[in-house]
Amino acid sequence: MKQKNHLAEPLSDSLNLWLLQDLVGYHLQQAEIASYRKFIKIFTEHKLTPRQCAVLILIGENPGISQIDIGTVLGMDRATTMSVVDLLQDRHLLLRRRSTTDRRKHALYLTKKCAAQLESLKKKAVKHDKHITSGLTEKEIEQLKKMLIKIQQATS
Amino acid sequence: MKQKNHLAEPLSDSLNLWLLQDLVGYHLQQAEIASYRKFIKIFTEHKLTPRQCAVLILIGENPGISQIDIGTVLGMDRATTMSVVDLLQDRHLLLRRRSTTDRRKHALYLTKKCAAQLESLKKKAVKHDKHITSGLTEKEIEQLKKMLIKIQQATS
DNA sequence: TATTGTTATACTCTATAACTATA
DNA sequence: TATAGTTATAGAGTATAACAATA
Repeated sequence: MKQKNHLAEPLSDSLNLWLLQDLVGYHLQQAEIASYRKFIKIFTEHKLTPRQCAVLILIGENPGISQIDIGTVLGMDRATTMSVVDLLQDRHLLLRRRSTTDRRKHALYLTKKCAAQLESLKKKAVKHDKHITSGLTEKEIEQLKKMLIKIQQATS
Repeated sequence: MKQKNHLAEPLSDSLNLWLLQDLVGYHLQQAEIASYRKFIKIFTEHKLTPRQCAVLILIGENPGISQIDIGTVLGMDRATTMSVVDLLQDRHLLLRRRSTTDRRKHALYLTKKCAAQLESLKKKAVKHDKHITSGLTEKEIEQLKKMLIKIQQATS
């Protein structure tokens, strides 16, 4: 996305955006895209998407977590979770072991290499979040989170 | 995504989500995913994603709009815009014509078939938006939109 | 029977780079 | 020189369906 942002100038005058501008869904997606791109930039050296990073942090905080639980927390179905876990395993960032308590499940662990980076990942994730919310007060941030959770609940 | 949502039960107790729960970015993505899936459901018979629908509505409200302007409004680069426009053209929902004023540009128009559906698309888009915001008051919705715009601005 | 992981498949979205034409 | 569109390519995310192993 190297192209310049024209939004400031000729566009808004001549284009009719009334419907889109009114839709929360539109602004939700625009904010998400902006957040995603900023995340990619901040994690350039780690080459991680928000999804991939969330999976690693989840495993770091919950060693032995199963794929199904990761999918549930991050809103992915089993096949999608598989592809993300496969990708991170291929990059030697996580390990699969058979669960000892339920042999249907895989217990997931970070590799030493990744575990050593965990704190750095967390710090960058927080940094990213502070950046995207830099225009909001603490109070607004709390309200925003509650509203986003309500949207998720209304829709599931 | 036919699997059941386990979030209510065993998970939350045992899993440590403190970092993710604190991140606006996490809730933003979760809300966006939920909104996306609901949209796909509502538009099952039209087989349209939010993106594709937004492009059609934009063209419907701004006949002759160029690809570059669509990309700017919807946060897509030229290549991504191309792929969406190609797809909608292949489905006979829009037409490309050379712009008369600037022959580098293509002027985009809805086909008759699609123009006839435009009002229905708009109604469904509004219906979708009412659904995802059903847990919020009018005042909250306005606040939410402003905050989402601020996130987008902070990040661009 | 239900759940978890797996595999296969297909489509959409995103991103980069290089090319053509037009301004 | 810059812009708009195009093409090629690659990777990531999403979704469905079917299968095996395990509960």
